[in-house]
Amino acid sequence: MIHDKLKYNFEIIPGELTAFEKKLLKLEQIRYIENPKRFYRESAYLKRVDGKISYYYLFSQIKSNNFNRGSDYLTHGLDFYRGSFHAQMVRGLINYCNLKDTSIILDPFCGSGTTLVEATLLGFDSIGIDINPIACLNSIIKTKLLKYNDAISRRTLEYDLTYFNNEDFANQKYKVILKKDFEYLLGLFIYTRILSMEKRLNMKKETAYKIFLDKLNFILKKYNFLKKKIEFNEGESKILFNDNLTQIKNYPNSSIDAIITSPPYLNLIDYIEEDITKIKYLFNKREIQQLKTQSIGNRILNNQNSHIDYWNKMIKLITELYRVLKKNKFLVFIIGNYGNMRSKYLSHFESSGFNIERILKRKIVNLKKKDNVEYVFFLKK
DNA sequence: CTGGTACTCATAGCTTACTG
DNA sequence: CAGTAAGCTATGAGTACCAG
Repeated sequence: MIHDKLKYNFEIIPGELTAFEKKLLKLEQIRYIENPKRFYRESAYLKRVDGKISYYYLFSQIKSNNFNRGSDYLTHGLDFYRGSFHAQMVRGLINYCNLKDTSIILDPFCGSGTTLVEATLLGFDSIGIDINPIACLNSIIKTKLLKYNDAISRRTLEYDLTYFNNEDFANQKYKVILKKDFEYLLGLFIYTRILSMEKRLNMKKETAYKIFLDKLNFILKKYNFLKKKIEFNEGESKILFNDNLTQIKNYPNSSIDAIITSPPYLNLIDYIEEDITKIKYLFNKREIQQLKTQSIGNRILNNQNSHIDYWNKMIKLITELYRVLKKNKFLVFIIGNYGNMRSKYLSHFESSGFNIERILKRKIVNLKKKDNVEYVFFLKK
């Protein structure tokens, strides 16, 4: 399992690696044959390299909840979002792409921003696009918080609970809101999160506010302390609230170094309903309906045209992804084992010009959904 | 109008038999 | 033996309907 050309010792993170992780670790190591000094900074699966503790291991220790979910470290665990990536896997996938320091990573369905957070932690600049406003808000907060040096208190928050807990707020337009400054968005993120906690956990707003602020500050304090001790540069991320096809058209040919993404699966999840408490706070009924119909693959019952619409848009998107990607670079595309979706995607990748370099099968460890698998396509331009 | 119930419909499903 | 196709269970959310 250890790559022959790697002459140094390393220790794998505690717990057994899955077959998929073992395979990805081996592939990841290809990146470090020429540059072994950086292995401890970037690997997703190692605890130590030549005695040095890895950055991933240090990051993974900074978590504020009791769940023992490996993905919830740093800002990853700050939101609930259905269908989000396993953070550690994304780290491994980015390493597989073998990027230079100045590279730009794109995720056209960025969702809650797992790819963007890992890109930031690995020092790469990233672009995330999503048509779901809550997903965009999550992504903005989770990436920008990594650069926030202060503790968050009621005094430092320019916009407090009372500002957002106000009926006048509902009259504002969301597109305008997303362009406001970070302080404002952080206040909005915290407030809408509290609305969910109030509903889901039956908490009082004041209690939820205190708990969540404590959680945020716990993470920030530990992370900022760690940053003073270790040497690394965070990347910059840009999050665009828009239809990805419209947005990608603005990017020139061969301008992106890696694309790592997973599309919504046709008609399986209603992403708007998943966040309905937050959505209802920000939008009226007509706007909510509009969000649902605009989102590609979003579950809408009894929609006969959804198949045609989905594939039409997806074919155009794959063509655009090919255009903006640099030659010999990777599109890493992750889909579940759902109907004939896999074979359809494969044929569209091939007809768009991509070379299918590798397909990895990953079992999703979940008690409810045993034997559920997803496929990771490595597609080379 | 409200709350309860039966019915409908689809499933980031489940199992098995078959095929190359 | 791995991948696939077809027929399968069981869960859960939406909806129509009815009684009060």
